[in-house]
Amino acid sequence: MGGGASLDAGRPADVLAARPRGGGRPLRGAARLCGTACRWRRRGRRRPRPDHCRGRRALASRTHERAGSPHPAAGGLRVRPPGGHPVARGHQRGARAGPHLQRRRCRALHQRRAGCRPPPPSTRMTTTQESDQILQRRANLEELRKLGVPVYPHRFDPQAAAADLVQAHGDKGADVLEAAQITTRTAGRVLAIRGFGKANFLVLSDGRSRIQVYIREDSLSPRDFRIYKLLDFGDWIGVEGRLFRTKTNELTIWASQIEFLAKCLLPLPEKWHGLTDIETRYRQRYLDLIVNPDVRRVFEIRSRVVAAVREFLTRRGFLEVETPMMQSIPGGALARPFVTHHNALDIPLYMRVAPELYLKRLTVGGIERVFEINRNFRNEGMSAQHNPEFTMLEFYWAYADYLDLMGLTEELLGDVARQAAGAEVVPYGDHTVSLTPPFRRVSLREAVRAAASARLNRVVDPGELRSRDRAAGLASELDVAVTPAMGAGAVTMKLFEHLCEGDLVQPTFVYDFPTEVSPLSKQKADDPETVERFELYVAGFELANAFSELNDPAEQQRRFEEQLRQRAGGDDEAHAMDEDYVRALEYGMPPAAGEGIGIDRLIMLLTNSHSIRDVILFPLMRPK
RNA sequence: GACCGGGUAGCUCAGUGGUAGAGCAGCGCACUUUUAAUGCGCGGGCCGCGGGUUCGAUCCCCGCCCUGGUCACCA
Repeated sequence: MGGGASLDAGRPADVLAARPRGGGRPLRGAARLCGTACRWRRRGRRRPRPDHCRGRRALASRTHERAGSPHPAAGGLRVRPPGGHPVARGHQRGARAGPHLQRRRCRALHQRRAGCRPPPPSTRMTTTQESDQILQRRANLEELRKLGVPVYPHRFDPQAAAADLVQAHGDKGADVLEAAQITTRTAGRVLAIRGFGKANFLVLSDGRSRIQVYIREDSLSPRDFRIYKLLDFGDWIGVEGRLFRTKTNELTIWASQIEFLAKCLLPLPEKWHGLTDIETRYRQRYLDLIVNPDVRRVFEIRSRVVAAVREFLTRRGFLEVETPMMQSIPGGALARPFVTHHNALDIPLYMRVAPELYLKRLTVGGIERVFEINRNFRNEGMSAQHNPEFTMLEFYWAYADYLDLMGLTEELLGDVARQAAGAEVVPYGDHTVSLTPPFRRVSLREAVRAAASARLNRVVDPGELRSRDRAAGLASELDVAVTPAMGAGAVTMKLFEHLCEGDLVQPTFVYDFPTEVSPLSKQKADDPETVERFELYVAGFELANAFSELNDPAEQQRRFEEQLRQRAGGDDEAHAMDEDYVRALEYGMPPAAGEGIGIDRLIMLLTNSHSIRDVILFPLMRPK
C-alpha cells in the first residue's frame, strides 16, 4: 500500500444503489386500519447549565474533565484534576446528595424563567456533555492528525476482502502458508483489539467475514505502530501483510503496513452480548449490521431472492416494468392509501397500494407477460406481518388462468428457495416447511366448512356459507363478530381468517373466493358468486394472492359501482372507480391470470424471521 | 384502542423508600501467538419525561413518551 502513496483523491463518489425492500401485507384485497400518528416529543441533549445551577457538582473532578479539553501529552490522554490525582470514587458519592436536590431546584427555576419552553433540539457535536469514551476517541483522532496521518483519506486499494481471504485460504495449513508467502492487502472495521505489549492482535471485519491481523512493533514502521496504538474499537483501517497461522491455528495477516481509513467516534456495543435491544437494532440498523453478523445474512438472502425471482420470470419471457407509485386514483387493492400533493399541478396524489391496474393496462397494450417488483404503501396498522411500505412482486400472464398460476407458483417458490436459501425445505419456528411441489389445494368454503364442523362438533353444510343469514348465524355460533354490511362472502372470509389461517403451515392454495370480496377477479363460468382466485398460505400467513383477471368491461364497471356503494356506506377501503381502466378493458384485454407475492413475507419464511421488521433494513418507527 | 412486559453506565443486565451495582467496553501499568486474552489499579449515571405522596423517590401513586408482545378494530 506504500504509505500515503496509495491514497489518492478525486475518485467519483459512491453511487447509492437503489434496493428493493418493504413489507408484506395482506396482498391484493385486504386492508388494515391505521393508528394515530404524528405525536411529537420534546427530546434533546441537556444544554449546559449556567454556573448558578452547577452547585457542588461543578467541583467534582468529573465535571472538570468533561469541561476541559483532553490533554494529549499525558500519554493516557486523560486530564487529571489540578491536584494530579483522580478524585476517589467514594468522594464523589459523598458529594452527590447535594447536587441531586440542586438539580431539581435548578430545573424548576429554569422552567419558570423560560416559560416552560422545551430545551432546544439536540446538538450532537457538543463536547461538554459527552462521555469520557467519546472524548478519548476524539483525542486519539487528533493525535493521528498531529502525526500527519490523513484521518479521512479518499481511497484505499484492497486486493481482497476478508471474506475472500477466508474463502481462498481458510483451508490452508500453517506450512502451506509459510511456503507460499502470500502477501495481501485488505481493509475493514476493527472489531477487537488484543494487546500484549509487543504482540498484538486485531480482528478486522469486512461486514461478512472477519480476519485476524497480527501487529508487532518490530514489523511496522514507527508511524504505523503509532497508528496502531491510537486505534479504537470500530475504526476502519487497511493493512498489508503476509498470511500465516498462529499457534492456535487462526488464519492471520502479519501486518507490515497499516493505513488509517476512518474513525469510529462513538463507542460500539460490546463484543459478547452485542446489540440486543430490538428498538435500537431497527432505529440504528448500521450498528446492528456491525455487531450482529446474522443480520447481514438475512439481507444477503433477501438480495438473492429478488435476483432469483427476476431471473425465473425473465427466463420465462416476462418483461420487468416500473409503473407509477404516485397515482391520482389509488387502485388494485382494498386498502387506505397515503395521500400527498403535487404543488405544480395542485392535485392530490396517492402513494400506490398496488400496481395491479397499471400492469393489466400493459396486457391490454400487448405485453403478454409482465412483472414488477417494487414498493406498495398502505396507510394502515403495523404488526409483526405489516409494515406501511412493503415490497410486492406482481406478474400477469396472458392466456393463462389461476390453475396455471398454481403450477407456476410452485415452480417459482421451489426455485427461489433453492437458489436463495439453499433448500426447498426450510425451518420456520417450531416447524419445517417444505416448498416441494405439489402444494396442498383446498377450496375456501371447504376449508371453512371443515374447520367449523370440527369446532362445533357437527356437520356444517356447504350451503350455510352461501346464504348471508345462515353464514352470519354460523359466525355467531363461533363467536366471530360480523357487521350488517357484510354479505355471505365477507362473512365466509372472516370465518376463514379466524378458523383456518393460522393453521396453514405447509404451503396451501386456498381457492375459489366469494365474488363479493374480489372486485377484480373473473367469476367461475358456472358460479357467478365465486371467482377464480386463490391465496397461498404458508407458515400461517398469506404469501400470495392470485386470480384469473376480470376482463369484461361491463362486469368491471358493475363491480366498481358496487365498491362505490360500499364506499358511500362508510367503507373507506372500498375500491375507487377508475374509468380509464374500464376504458382500457373496452379495448380488449386478453384472458390472463395475475398474481401478487409478498416479497418481505417470502424473505421471512426463507430466513426464519418472525417479524417483518427483521427483513426490512429500516422499518418505520415513530420518531423519537 | 385494551391489556401485559420493558426503558438504570457506551453495551448486556442486577438492584433498593435512606450516599446507585456487576460483566464487557474505556483509562493507567505489566505481558512476544491471543481469540469473550489475563492480572492489578482507576474513571464513568437527570435510574425515559413530568407531576404527586414523603423528612427523603431510581423505587410508591398519577399522567405522558418510546418500545416488545397479546388481543381488538379492519379485511
